[in-house]
Amino acid sequence: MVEHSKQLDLAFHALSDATRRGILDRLSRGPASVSELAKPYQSSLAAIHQHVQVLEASGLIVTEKRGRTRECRIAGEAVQRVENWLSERRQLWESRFDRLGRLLEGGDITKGDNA
Amino acid sequence: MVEHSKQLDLAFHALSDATRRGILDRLSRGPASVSELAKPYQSSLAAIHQHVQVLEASGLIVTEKRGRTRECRIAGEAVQRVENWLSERRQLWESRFDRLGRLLEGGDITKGDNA
DNA sequence: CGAATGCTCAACCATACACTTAAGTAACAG
DNA sequence: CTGTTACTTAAGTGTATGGTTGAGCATTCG
Repeated sequence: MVEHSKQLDLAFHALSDATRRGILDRLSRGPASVSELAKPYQSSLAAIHQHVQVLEASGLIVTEKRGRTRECRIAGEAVQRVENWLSERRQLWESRFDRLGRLLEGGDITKGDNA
Repeated sequence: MVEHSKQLDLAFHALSDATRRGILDRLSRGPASVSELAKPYQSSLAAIHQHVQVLEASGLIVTEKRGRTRECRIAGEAVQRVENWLSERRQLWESRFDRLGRLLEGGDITKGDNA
């Protein structure tokens, strides 16, 4: 369970903005250019471009310059890594919760994993 | 797929800081007081208290005043909600990827779900 | 060629963040 | 009652973020 602390900082920060989540949402349905991504929003293209940069720096998306447009795609494995971090913590919490349940039922707490 | 945008903003923002993730990590192993949470860090108690407030506002933890100490616990279902948001996007992206794979193999793309 | 398109870069601004220190309040302990 | 503990609040500080406008730079089109 290595701590890719910097990457998690960037990824969670990238996800903490509704516009960026919207962009990710859009990209989960297929690649798009920066201006396609900008269309649903009032913000300037430059602002969206900055959001794209934040997403790319976080590793959640990858982009590639194709002619004068930039193709943006979601990076599934990075999303998976973030998901896993959450999943690990939740499972730990839930297993503790289960152990507590057994204890309250008078079961043997030592049957679970470590203290 | 309702957008609890504000809650997601708060949750992802809360998770974007290594100290707060550390606190969550600690709490996934069981409840703790604010000063117990502060022990591993150099920061002032006030700083940790602020982090706890951020985490509580995000719904990722719940706290309860017990005498002069405050007991902090992780809120598994909130973690689960965040996890689900990520999972939904990743699965969408992956299903698209699968469809693309079938297309490249000469399969029938219409067998997948919506366009 | 020259014009339009799509992105990129730079500078600036207002707000939000993560701290800090210092003072304040509410349990307990003696 | 007095002191200690444990949290809480307030105010202040430096830095980062998200947004703007405006200019710059490669394509691509006519």
